[in-house]
Amino acid sequence: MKPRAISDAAKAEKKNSILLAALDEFYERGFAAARMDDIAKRCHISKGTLYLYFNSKDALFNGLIELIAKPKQQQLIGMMNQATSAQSALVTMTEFMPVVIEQGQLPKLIKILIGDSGVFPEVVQNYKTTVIEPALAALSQLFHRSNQSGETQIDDPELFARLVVSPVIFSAIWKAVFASGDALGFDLKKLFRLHQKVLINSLHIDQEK
Amino acid sequence: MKPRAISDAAKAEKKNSILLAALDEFYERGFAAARMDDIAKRCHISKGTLYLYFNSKDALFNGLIELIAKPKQQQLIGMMNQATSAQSALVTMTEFMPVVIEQGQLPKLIKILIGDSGVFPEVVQNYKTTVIEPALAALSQLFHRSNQSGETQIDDPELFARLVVSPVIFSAIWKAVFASGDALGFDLKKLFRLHQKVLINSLHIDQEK
Amino acid sequence: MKPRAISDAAKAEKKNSILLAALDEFYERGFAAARMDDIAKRCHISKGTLYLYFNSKDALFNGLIELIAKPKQQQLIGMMNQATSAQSALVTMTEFMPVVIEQGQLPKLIKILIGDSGVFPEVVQNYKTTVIEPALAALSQLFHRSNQSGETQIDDPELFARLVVSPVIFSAIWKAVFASGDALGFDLKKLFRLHQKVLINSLHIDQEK
Amino acid sequence: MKPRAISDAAKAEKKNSILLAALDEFYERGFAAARMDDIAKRCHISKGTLYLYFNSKDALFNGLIELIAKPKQQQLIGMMNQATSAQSALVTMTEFMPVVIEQGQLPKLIKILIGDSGVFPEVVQNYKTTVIEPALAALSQLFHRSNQSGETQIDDPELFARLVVSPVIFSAIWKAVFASGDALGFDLKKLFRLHQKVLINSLHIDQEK
DNA sequence: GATGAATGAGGATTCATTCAT
DNA sequence: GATGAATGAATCCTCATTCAT
Repeated sequence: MKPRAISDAAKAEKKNSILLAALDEFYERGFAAARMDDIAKRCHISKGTLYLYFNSKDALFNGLIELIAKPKQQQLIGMMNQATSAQSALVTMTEFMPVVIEQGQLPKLIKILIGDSGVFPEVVQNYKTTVIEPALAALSQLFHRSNQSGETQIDDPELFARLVVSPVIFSAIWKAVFASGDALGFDLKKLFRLHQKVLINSLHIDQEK
Repeated sequence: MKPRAISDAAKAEKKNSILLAALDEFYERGFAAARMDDIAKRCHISKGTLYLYFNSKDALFNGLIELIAKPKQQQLIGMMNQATSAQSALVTMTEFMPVVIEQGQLPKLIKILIGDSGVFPEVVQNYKTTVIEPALAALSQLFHRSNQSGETQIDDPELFARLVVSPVIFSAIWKAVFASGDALGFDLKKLFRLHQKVLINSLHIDQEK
Repeated sequence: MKPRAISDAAKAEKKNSILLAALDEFYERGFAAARMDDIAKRCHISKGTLYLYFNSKDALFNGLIELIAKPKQQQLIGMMNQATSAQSALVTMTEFMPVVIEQGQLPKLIKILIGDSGVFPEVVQNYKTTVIEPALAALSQLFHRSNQSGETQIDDPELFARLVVSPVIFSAIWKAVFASGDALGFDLKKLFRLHQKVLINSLHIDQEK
Repeated sequence: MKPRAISDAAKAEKKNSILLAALDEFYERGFAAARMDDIAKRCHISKGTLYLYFNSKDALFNGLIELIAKPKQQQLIGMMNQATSAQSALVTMTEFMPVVIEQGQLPKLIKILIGDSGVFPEVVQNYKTTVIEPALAALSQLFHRSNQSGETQIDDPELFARLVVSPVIFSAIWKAVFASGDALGFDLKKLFRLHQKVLINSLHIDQEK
């Protein structure tokens, strides 16, 4: 019974390394143009072995979404729900995001999702309903709460949440698509600090429309 | 001796209809997965005829960039350069953008560019330097000018320009990737009106950092 | 009735120029790889016009054989039949051949025939029976006659004829295949003068076997 | 970790059988008209497998040259260099050649080379400089040596070498192009015996020009 | 008669997937 | 479990041939 546990752990580990290889190949060439052979080579296994762990190219794609997207979303939602005020939440978020974008695999995943959304409409819809919309909802609710507590006067929290999120998408895509090597061409932290300032400055003034 | 069996105008028209078909196929399936056959069928010509007008799939891709991206950028830059004040420019832009996104082909093109950036690094870099960076530069210069005229106090116009642009990218991708059919799921005009309010509200306060 | 005659002459002229263009294209690329388009361009007509004169690519090939091979063969056979002695015939021939090879289209035709013999077995067989074998037969009969007249003692005129002809084939192929530009790399006239000397020297000694 | 599922020997064997299949297809239809599919079928493998061993049709062509031409040339040059006299060399050669032509694949290769010389000028030039010219040079040098030893009086060994070789080319092409089935239509051995006699008879008389 | 735009069958090549070792 | 050889469906692209102008 013990050996099984070890074997399972090793198996999970291998699955993981395959998925990371797939992430990079899908990111670099797109799903359709990526070759199973290259994915196998990238994690130093044979094509045959690859199929021992994932039954098809599609399975790889789905495994990838599962592996990377879900945890990030949990993190973000947790962050929103634990926030005591809209302002502190925005501060936390605008400091957290540059790190996620700069270091993480999220830009790669976003790029893949966008590029292959036509091929996997169900996956993308599923991603939308289980990852993106809950995250946006958590943000909106935060602003609803802060409106009720009197901290803010945001007349459309749903839209405001989208404004909050926009530079994340912009930066992720910029990094994934336009950055030459690692050089973004602008200072990500400063961008989000500016974003933070603009947002906080707008928390109280929405009524004056 | 060589009567032009088909007029140049008709030829250009046909090229155009082919490019629009390609736009849709590339958009729906991605460049790699799109089939030349399907592109041909979509504009009711044969595969052979398609190759009379474009020598390869790549040529189709490049033609697309030329057709769609360039004009939009000219329009945007013109808009920025004719602006008499930062505020009026922002108003114009935030009213113009929802229309571009809702009706135009820009979201499709952006989606294609992102999805296939790995396959066409040169095209994407070229797009970056000839379309995106000039547009961002025009925006930045607008804010530089309004800073000098005393209208605004924006301490980093380059980054501010990126904040201004972020919801355009966000909305374009949302439309191209997540929208079910035509339903965006939120009110694009309202979003940009909110964006406009937040931005204008921030034109004077950047110094208080 | 007159206009018809002129028209027919013009037609024949045009057919001829087409065939010469075809000769060069077939020679340069082989029958299968040659393009009708290129043949048309080479004689400054359109592809459509080409088909007014020849119904198919095959028809072009057949027309070519007809045009070039037959006359040469007539010339050669005439030469053999008019010869008064084996020796004078050999002299005439070995002086005639270098010119044919150096200036004429025969090497090109031979090269085409060889290269595409697999695709047109009937044409090649037809060429063999109507052009080559009669020519070889004329040669053989010449030697039979000279044997009977006592001029020569060739015990196998059929094989001797083939020896006589060998350097023609060798040179034709060398020119068509290996010559860089026009430079054969050796002196064709000298080769055939040597050939002549060797042959004449052998006319009397075949009995000593 | 990477057991060689197939031995190197087996791999080489397979490559060989593919090349022989390619030889026949190229021979029968010409390079351009030969179909990869047919080559594969001829050696009972799939098209995909064919590409495991040769990356392209061109690679197949080049492999063929390597496989067949080189060894023959080595054999011929060795023969010339080991000869103790011009006469014995000619005897050896004229007895060896009918066998090579009758049984070997050289006629097929020669036919292919001629037919596709326009498509592969580099290959043909390479073949000329590495196979044909060395062989001709070896022959010439043999006659130079025999001239010096007093055995022969050949005033132009380079041209004489070409005369020696001519019936080889003639016979090879006759077999590849004109022979119906296996029947050449004449006696190859006798032809070369006659050739031998004519040549040997000419070794001493060249001076009398 | 002449043109060249249009067609689509045909062929080289790639690559996801299978399976014997 | 691991391997990589083998397969063949799928897709880009070419080019002989047709036909409306």
